[in-house]
Amino acid sequence: MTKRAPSIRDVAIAAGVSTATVSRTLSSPEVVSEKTRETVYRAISETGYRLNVMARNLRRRETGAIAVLLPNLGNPFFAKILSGIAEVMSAAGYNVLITDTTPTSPDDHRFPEYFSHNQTDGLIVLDGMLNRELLLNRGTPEVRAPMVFACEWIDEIERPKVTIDNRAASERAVSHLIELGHRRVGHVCGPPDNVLTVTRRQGTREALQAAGLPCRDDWFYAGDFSLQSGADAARRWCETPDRPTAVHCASDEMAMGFIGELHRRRVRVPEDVSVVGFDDLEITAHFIPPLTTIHQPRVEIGRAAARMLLERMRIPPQDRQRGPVPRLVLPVELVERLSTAPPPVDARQNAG
Amino acid sequence: MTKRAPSIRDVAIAAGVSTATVSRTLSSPEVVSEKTRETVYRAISETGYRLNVMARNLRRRETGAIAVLLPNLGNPFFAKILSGIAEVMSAAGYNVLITDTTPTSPDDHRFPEYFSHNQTDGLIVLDGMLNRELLLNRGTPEVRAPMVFACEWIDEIERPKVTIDNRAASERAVSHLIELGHRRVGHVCGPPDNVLTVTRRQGTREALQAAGLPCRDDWFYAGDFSLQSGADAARRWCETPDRPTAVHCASDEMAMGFIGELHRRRVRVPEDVSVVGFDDLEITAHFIPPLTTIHQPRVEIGRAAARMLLERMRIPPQDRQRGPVPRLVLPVELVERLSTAPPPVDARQNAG
DNA sequence: ACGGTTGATGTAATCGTTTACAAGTACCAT
DNA sequence: ATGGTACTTGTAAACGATTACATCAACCGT
Repeated sequence: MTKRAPSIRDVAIAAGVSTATVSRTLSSPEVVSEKTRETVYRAISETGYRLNVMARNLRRRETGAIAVLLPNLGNPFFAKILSGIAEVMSAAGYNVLITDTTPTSPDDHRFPEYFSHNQTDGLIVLDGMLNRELLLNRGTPEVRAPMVFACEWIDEIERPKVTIDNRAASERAVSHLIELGHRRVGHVCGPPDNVLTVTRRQGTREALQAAGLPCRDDWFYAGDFSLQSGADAARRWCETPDRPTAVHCASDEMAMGFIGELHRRRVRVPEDVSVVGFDDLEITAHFIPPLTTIHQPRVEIGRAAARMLLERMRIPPQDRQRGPVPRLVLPVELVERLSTAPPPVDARQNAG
Repeated sequence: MTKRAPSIRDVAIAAGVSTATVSRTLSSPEVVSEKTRETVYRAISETGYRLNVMARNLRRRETGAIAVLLPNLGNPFFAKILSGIAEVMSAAGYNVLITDTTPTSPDDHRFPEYFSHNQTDGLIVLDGMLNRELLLNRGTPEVRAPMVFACEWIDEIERPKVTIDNRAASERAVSHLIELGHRRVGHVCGPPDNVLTVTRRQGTREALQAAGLPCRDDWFYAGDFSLQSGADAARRWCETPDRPTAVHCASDEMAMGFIGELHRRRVRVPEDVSVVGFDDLEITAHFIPPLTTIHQPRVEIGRAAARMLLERMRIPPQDRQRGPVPRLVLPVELVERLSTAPPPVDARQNAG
């Protein structure tokens, strides 16, 4: 008894033409005569016809969707990137499938299945900690959907990517602290093995070394980008004898967790210690104190990654190996707000 | 020259059976003999076969995907809800399409097309401000994909929904302030016309009236759930003569924006004014001061909405009109942290 | 020995499009 | 009249699965 949705055949009958003509009216109107076109359009609105995307995609051997793999949907950092991706992708007629790669259960190995070659036309990977095999063993090269990295990446996998210069960014953050007069500068790191952790730590080191300042292991606090790990780092900072007067956190969330915990322990920012974050989340401007941080052009990162993927999807699979692998490095800038200030006077006296 | 991905036919040939048998081995293994099953499994791994979802869905007249419509991906409030939805939905074999309903450009009317009946098997709507017509004119009832509301909803549209008791929640928040001794209590509202705005404002009013306290229009500040609007409200609060000693904000983001701006103006929370938020975002526990707020079970809201939708999708379209429309109201609780305290002494003296 | 039941498999239609190819028409130059 | 273009349109074969129905073998009780 369930009536079916009208199909292209119903339109064809209503218009008195063949299904081929209807199809052509829709996908390449310029080849059908004006008169027929009108008739078909009328028939379409009469019947209330809507294209069945599944059928089209089956025939065209496409899926009409791309997938985005990200480590943590809960992190507001990704929201704007997703907007950028969605903006470009839906303009190009693609759906965007978002997949949080943190397994909900320990035995959650469904997602290699998920993004096997015939589920999506392309992949944007925002997670550099994914299993390499998983990413590579997605069917034979001929049928594998193209992939681009954004923000994070995996060194061993040569793929198009759009990133920022993390090393230079952290260098800039630390230089800022040094310019303010800080001589003892610490760093709260991201999760171990993460590329961002490595490059940002390196930038921090290089800035310190370039200024001839100490680069002490006990001033590099472990973390994992989360609020909680920032708070934990604050606890360890408090216990550090001879502790740094300024800290550069590898993410805004850690910076906020750090400052939050310090506040609970009656340590003031920036009076007692300066903090520079990384990312420039919306909330940081409203935080107490407003956070000095590295601004990332997140929407633009998303847009660029999407455009790059679109580009790659256009290249036939067998040619994709050839030619240079596109790279894009977007500029970042330091946003000075109120979480940084010259070091406290007593600390300045202590310094060499 | 591009080699094709192996199809069910290749497997059938390799196993020396018909495609029907292969299909059955995959979708209802119990009906094929053990011997054949083995052979087919072997053939599958030999050929590296992967099911083509598009083909299956076309044949089954499903899309294998559901869509989530939300007002703002950037709002961290939605992230956990999405996790909950994704958890249940992908366990059930569905993809989750996330759509931010804020138009990227003024003429962005692409999405009525987007969620027309044949694009998704179901809809979860987290945005109560959507155009009613848009939501209802999605093809004939027989082919329309089922829809459930979560968090927000539209009163005129009778659909399954999972919510919290917003009225009671705000009542609880305000009672807490009254118990602390506050006599002048304000409210920062959400966007006009939003159901959450209305119900939370109502809860606030009722708590005040029940306690015999004044309910003054100039203590109800306009807002739109955003950080910025919270900051704006703070500005107006400062200008209010005879202002409230406590404020209940209809969202955590507004509460944080409110407090941030107050801090900039040297007004202390909770010493000078108490603030209660709504939502219990992760960050609020790390905010300065940690925020007293209403906790929403966000993951569970997502899960429940997903389960409810799955349920509805099982019912044949023509029967969906019949029977009661399921409703689920999840419990919330007040989380007391440090942004609330008894009113300042001078204010207490002023009070009746 | 025979009809009936059960279980396993194959045959072929179907889902709703797209598109290579064929075919038809109109027009023009020869 | 003939053949050649240039346009339009139609015919029918894909795309890769699922599934109703038919078939067939094996087994059982009488």
